Amino acid sequence: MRFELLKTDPNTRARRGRLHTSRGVIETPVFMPVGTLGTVKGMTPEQVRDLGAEIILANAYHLFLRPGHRLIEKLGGLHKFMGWDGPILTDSGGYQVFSLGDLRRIDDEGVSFRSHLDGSAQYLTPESAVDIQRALGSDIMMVLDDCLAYPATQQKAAQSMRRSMDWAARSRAHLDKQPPREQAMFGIAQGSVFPGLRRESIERLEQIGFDGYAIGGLGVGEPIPMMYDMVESMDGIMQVDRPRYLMGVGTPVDLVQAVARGVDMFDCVMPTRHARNGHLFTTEGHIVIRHARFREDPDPIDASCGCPVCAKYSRAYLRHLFQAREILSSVLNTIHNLFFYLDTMRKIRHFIESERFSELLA
RNA sequence: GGACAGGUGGCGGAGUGGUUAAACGCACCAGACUGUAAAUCUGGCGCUCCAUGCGAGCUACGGAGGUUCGAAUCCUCCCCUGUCCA
Repeated sequence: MRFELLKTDPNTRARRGRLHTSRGVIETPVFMPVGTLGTVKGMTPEQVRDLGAEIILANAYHLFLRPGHRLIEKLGGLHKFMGWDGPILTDSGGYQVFSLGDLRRIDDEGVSFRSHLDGSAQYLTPESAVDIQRALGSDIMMVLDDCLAYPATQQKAAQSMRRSMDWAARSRAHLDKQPPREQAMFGIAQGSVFPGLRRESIERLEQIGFDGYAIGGLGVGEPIPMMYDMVESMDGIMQVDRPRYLMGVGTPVDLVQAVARGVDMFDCVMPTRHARNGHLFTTEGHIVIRHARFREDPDPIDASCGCPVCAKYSRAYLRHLFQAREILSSVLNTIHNLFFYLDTMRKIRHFIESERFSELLA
C-alpha cells in the first residue's frame, strides 16, 4: 500500500491524496462506510459502490464472534464472503473495549470480553487481533488498542496510552513474523485529551513504523472543540507521507473541520445508523423524517441533493415508510445519508484541488 | 320475546369502595445516537393555568339518578353491543 500526497491546501492543513491498494485506488480525504458485521446495513455491496464508496470498514471482533474468522477464511476471505471486491479496513475490536465497558476487563496482556451475543468468555490480545484480521484478509488492519472513555485523569490516560503503544509494538512484531502479504497495518494514537500524551503516542507509533496512523479515542463524549484541538495538536507531528485516519468521526461538520486539520480518512456509523433512526442529513442541517410536518410534504429530503432517493421520493412517502417500519425505509434513508457523506467528501476533495477549501469552513 | 356476557382514555385491555387522570400494549408527539450490544434507546401523551414542583383547577370509566366522608368500582332505571335459544 502506498500513499501519494497530491496537494496541500494553501490556507489550511487540508490534504488531497491517493491511497494505492491492491484492490484499487482510494481518493482522499475519504469516508469509509461502516459494515461492522460484513455488511453495510441495508445495502448491497453494489449499492454501496454505486454511491461512490471506495473502501468500507468491518469489525474483526464482531466477525470473530460470529460467524468466526476461520469460517470466513475457509470460504475465501471476507471480500469473497460478503461480495465486496473493493478495499476493506478492519477495526480490531479496540472500540469494543470502550463500548462494551461493562462486559470486558483489560490487563496488560489483552482484553477479556463477555460476548454480547451469548455471554461466553472471549479473549483478545494484540496478537490474536492480528491473526483474526489476517484470516479475514482485509486490506488495512488496525492494531488492538485501549480506547479510553472520557473523561479520564491524565494518569489514567497515560497508563492506557502506554498500554496501547505496547500493544501496537506487539502487533507490529507479530505481523512481521509472518509471511508478507498485501495487507497494511495502521497504528492508533491514544492519550485522551492531553496534548502531551498525544504527542508521545504519535512518536512511539512512528518509532514502531506503520503504513498509516490513526487518531483513536476521540468522539467519545469530549466537547467537540476539544476534539478539534486534539487533532490540530497532532497534525504537526504526524508523518506527512502517511495517511491519517480519525477513527469513528463524525458529523458532516466534523469531517470538514478535521480535514482542515490534516486528516485523510474517516469512518462513522452516523450516516447509516441515523438513517435507520430517521435522522436524515441535508445541506440545510438535518431533518427527522418522522415529524408530523412532513406528513403531506411532496418535496424530496433535500432539493439540492443528487442522490437517487431525492430524485424520486417525497418526504411524505419516506415518512410513511418510517412510520410503517417498512424495510425500505432503512434502505432509502441509508442510500440518502451515505450519498450525502460521500458527496461531502467529493466536495472536500474538489475544493482542495481548486484551492477553495476554506470556503467550506465558512 | 327470552338467557347469558359485556360497555374504561384514539384503539386494545387491566382495575371491582379510597395512595386511580386510571397498569400494560398499540397508536401518536418529541429527544438522543460519532472506530454499530442500535431498523435502537429515552421522554411525553384528558383540558387549562402558574408554565418552577411528588404544583393548582376543571373534566373523565355508556346515560340518568341513588348509597357513602369517599364510587370506574355498590344499588335502581334506561340505552347500547356480542353470543345462544325462540
